[in-house]
Amino acid sequence: MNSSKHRIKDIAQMAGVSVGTVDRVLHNRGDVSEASRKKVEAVLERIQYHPNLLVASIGVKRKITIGIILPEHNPGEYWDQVEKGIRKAFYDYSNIPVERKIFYYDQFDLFSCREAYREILDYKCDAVIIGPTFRDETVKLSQKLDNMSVPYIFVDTLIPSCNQLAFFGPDSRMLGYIEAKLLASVIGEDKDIAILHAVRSGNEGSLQTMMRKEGFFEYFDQASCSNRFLYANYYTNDLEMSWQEFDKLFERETNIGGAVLFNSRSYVLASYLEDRGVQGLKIVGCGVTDRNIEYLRKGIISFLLSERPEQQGFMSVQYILEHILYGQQSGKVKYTPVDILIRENLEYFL
Amino acid sequence: MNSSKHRIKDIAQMAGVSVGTVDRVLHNRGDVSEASRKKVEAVLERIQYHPNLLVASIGVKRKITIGIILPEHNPGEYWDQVEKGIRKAFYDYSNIPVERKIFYYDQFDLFSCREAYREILDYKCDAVIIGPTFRDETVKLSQKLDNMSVPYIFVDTLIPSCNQLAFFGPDSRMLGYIEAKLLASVIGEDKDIAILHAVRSGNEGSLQTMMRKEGFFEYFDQASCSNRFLYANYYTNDLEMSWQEFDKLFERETNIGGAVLFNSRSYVLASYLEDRGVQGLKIVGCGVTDRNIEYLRKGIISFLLSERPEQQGFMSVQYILEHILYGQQSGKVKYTPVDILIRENLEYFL
DNA sequence: TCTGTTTCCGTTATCGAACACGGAATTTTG
DNA sequence: CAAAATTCCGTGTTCGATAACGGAAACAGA
Repeated sequence: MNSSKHRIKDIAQMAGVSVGTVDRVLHNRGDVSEASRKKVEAVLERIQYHPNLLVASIGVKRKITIGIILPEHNPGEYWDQVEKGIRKAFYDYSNIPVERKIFYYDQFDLFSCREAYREILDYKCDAVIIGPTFRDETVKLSQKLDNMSVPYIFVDTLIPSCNQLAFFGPDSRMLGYIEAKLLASVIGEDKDIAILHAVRSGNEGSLQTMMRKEGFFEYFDQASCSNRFLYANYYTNDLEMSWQEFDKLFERETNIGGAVLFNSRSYVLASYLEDRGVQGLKIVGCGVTDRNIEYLRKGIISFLLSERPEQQGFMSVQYILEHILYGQQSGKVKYTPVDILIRENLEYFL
Repeated sequence: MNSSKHRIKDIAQMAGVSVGTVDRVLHNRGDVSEASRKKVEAVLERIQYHPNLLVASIGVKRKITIGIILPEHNPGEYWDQVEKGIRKAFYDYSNIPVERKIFYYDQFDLFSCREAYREILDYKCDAVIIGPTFRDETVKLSQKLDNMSVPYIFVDTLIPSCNQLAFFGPDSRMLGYIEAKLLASVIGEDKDIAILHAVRSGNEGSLQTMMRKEGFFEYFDQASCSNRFLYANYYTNDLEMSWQEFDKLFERETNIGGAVLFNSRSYVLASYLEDRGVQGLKIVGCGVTDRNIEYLRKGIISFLLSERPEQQGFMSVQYILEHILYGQQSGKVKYTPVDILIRENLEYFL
């Protein structure tokens, strides 16, 4: 059994035209008579032709420029993994002459975001990848990009009412739903559940966390569990104050069986529990960051959900390159799988 | 920032030699003076040169023959997914002139396996991929392949004391351990656990299932749970008899909170429970087969563990091709991740 | 009829790596 | 010392897809 596929040459021969004509038909590059196009399309229809993309890419001469906008981040954090996937994709495709430029903004500072969006418009790009945080600002950017006919992809967060080429990210609502289900399955119905809400000045909660919360409560609405919910705040930029809040919570309440967090900072609670020596409380969180991993390994976090940020970044670049080079089109929304990580299967994912 | 890497041409220029010489150094093809080799190696060391493998492969003229031995299987079954991954890899690499031949054997019939092993020795291969079942027979084959200097890879099951080039498969012991942990976390300590053992004439249990059982009991040895274990048999080729066994079990025992199975046939129990209308029993199984998926969707199976069989197949082929073409070497054992699937995250994996 | 324009399509150089070939430089042999 | 053998290395062709180039044919306007 030979695995060789059909070449353009073969198509040309079968259709009785030259490779140039086949290529023109394949890329709708015009300058083809109706008759020739029909013949070629007939052959293309008959045999399943797929171009050898990786070989094709060696012949690309024009330079492609990709602009990327991401929130600032530290090593090991969530967005760092997205960027890692992006870099890997550029590495894998480094036989293609692609130029990239990454713009960073402070995800808690609207003005910083606005500034980054302004810069990317000046920087002349063939396509843009956006890791968005601010909804309205991003809608404005998307309209400008639409006008300039620059395709753009959202990674991680889907902004509604935009005309994006594609979206790669998690189904956040389902992620929250799964957090709920897992938590419910490991604690008794008589136990209380602590729901920890992250507060940060200048940020009223991201779209992601809102959707996760919706999914979380959707589960409990359906499941008719009798657990009581307890709410508490913590502060992503003030550990001291967070612990004070936790102290208040645990003094007041003594029947807490589990806790859930909707952003990637489960370690804030985990480190508190470790320090205070609190036992028997199950944490379900998300985001496979260095600090969360540490507490999953120690058994303080029970379940950690991952949205495959690396894959999101990788697929964004891959999709946009294949779109520009070969005009490929497919669905607009691609959810990455929700991985359920526990201490025992963690290592295989790293 | 430009993502383009160095070409052989660049190396040649920097070293002050021709591309031919660089190529000879890269492939240890001899006919290079000590002085030239030093110069080229110095440059290769300085800049991190990695050839563009996928482009390079278009120039390969010699024909590569890969032999593959797998257990027979029906669509949607476990080995079918391994084969799907293998086929995908050959498809992705179809620009390389590779010939493949798949030999099937009956995994419950030693003589059938022996016959397949004989055939593959006659068929002249550059490399072999083996999905093994019978231990001793496979050791014998491996020795013959060693003598013929034919590299071989094990997929899915690792046979000890063989000299394989690599192994791609799950960490079965850990899979069993995780089954135990998940089951323990969702049922009360006062409930009993049914352990279902598959019986098939002519087969005293595969290596895989044995290791999974070991991992399962390892968890309970450590965890000091007080659950009682109940054992029952079922028959992979006789549904009628299996259900009779189940009937006996459930008449005798009334405190069963969960059940675990160590092969990919959880649907046998699930279909029984559905038919009899048994409620409140948690099943943990493994193997994302069509029939198991059906019962995971219905909520009758609670957790299904996956070993990414497709990825195993894919990586086996990828590894062996890169080995033959570019002489790459890396670790011998590659465990694929253990995915934890529940009804809610299942769809993203399909 | 001659020139200019448009439409259509075949030919060919190009990309990066592999490898066959043969030429040049050096050493060995008669 | 010339001829032959050996060592060393540059050149050219190949793979599949792309796209620039230019040729042929048809047609319009003077």
